[in-house]
Amino acid sequence: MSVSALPYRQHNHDSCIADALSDARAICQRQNARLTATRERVLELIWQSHRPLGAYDVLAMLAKDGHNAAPPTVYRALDFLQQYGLVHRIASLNAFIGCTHVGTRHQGMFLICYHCGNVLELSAPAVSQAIEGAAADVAFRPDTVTVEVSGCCPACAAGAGADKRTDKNAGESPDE
Amino acid sequence: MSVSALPYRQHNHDSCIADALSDARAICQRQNARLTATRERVLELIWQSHRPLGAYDVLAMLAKDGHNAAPPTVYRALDFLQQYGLVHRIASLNAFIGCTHVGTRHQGMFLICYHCGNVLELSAPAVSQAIEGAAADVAFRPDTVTVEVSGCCPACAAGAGADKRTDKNAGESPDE
DNA sequence: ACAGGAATGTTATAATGTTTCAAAGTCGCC
DNA sequence: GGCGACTTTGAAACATTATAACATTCCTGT
Repeated sequence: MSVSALPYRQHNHDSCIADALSDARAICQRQNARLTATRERVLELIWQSHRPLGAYDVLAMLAKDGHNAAPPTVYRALDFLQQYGLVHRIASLNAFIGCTHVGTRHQGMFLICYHCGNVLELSAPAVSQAIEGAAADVAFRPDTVTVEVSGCCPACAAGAGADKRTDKNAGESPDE
Repeated sequence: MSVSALPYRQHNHDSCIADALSDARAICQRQNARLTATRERVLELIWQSHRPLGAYDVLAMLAKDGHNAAPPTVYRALDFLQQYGLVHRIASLNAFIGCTHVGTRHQGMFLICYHCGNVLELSAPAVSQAIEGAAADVAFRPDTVTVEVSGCCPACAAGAGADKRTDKNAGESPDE
C-alpha cells in the first residue's frame, strides 16, 4: 500500500492512479468484495486528480464513457468504495476523494486548498489522540471523526499553485 | 457571555435561550450589526434545543409563525449569524446549531450524539494545537477548521438519553 | 440448470442550497 | 422632514446533492 502522499509536489500521477487501482483490487480480493467494472471505473475517475469530485461530476464523466448512468449508480459505487476505505467523503465540500492511506488503520485529516482545490490527506495520530482525549473528558464515546481544514497549500502560498478554475484538463500540471 | 455548555445535563433551557439572545444583542450592538427581527427569530429557533436544525426546519418553523419566508431568507439569516459567530454549521449534518462560546476566540469541536441528536460544542485548545502542528508540518496555512465527532453521549450510553425520533416536543426532557 | 442473493437499471422525488432582480426599510446628512 | 446611498428582505425560479422504490440482470454455489 504505497501511494504518494503529496499532491503539492510534482509527481507522476499516472502511477498514483495505477497504484490506487491495484491496491483496491488487492483489498477487495482479500475481503471477498466485488470490485465490479462500474466500481473500479468510479474509483479511477475519482483518482483523476487530487481534487475531490462531486457525485454528479463522476456521473458526467461516466456519461462521457457512454455509460448512461443515473445518480444511484454513482452513489452506490461511492458507498461501496467508502465502505472499503478506498475513498473518503469530504463533508464540507459534498465531494469525494481517493484515500491515500488504503489498508492502514487511520483517521484521516484533510487539508483542502481553497485556491488550487487539491486535498492532502494526513494521518495525524496527535490530532486523533487530542480529539479522543477531549471526548473522553466529557465521557463521550467517539465513533466517526471528521477533520477538515480549509486553507492555503504551500504551492499556492508561493504563487506556484494551479488555479482550480482554470486548468480542468492541463496535462502536466504539478498538482494532478 | 455565559451559556451553559452541557446539553447532556439537566438544565433550564429557557435561560439557555434567553442568554443566547442577550449575548447576541450585545455582540451585534458592539459591532454595529443589525440583529433584525428575522435574524433574531431565526437565532431563537435554532436555540430551541441543543440539536442542530436544518435550514428547511427553520423555514417550516417560521411558516408556523405566519412568516411566509422563502429559502433565501433563512440562508441569509444563518449566514449573518454565522458571520458574527452566533451559530455554527455542522457540515456532516447540513444543519445549524447555536454557538455556546459566543464572544470568545475559539475553534469549535462538535460532539454529535447519533442517538439523541444533541450536539455539544467544546473549545479544545489541545485539538486546535495538534491540527495546527500537523498543518505546519506540511507548510499548510489553515484558515477554517472543521472538527465533528459522531458518537454516543454519556446519557445515551447510560440508557438515559432521549431518542431523537420520538420526542420532538417533550416539554421537560433533560436534553432540551 | 437453477435458486438465492448481490448488483445494477430506471423512474421519480426529496432535501439542500443559490441566483437574480425587484421592493422595502434604514441610516446619515443636509 | 426629505434625499440619496446602502442594507435588508421578498419572491420566483432554478441548481445541486441525495434517496426511495421497484424491476431486472448478473453472478455464485450447488
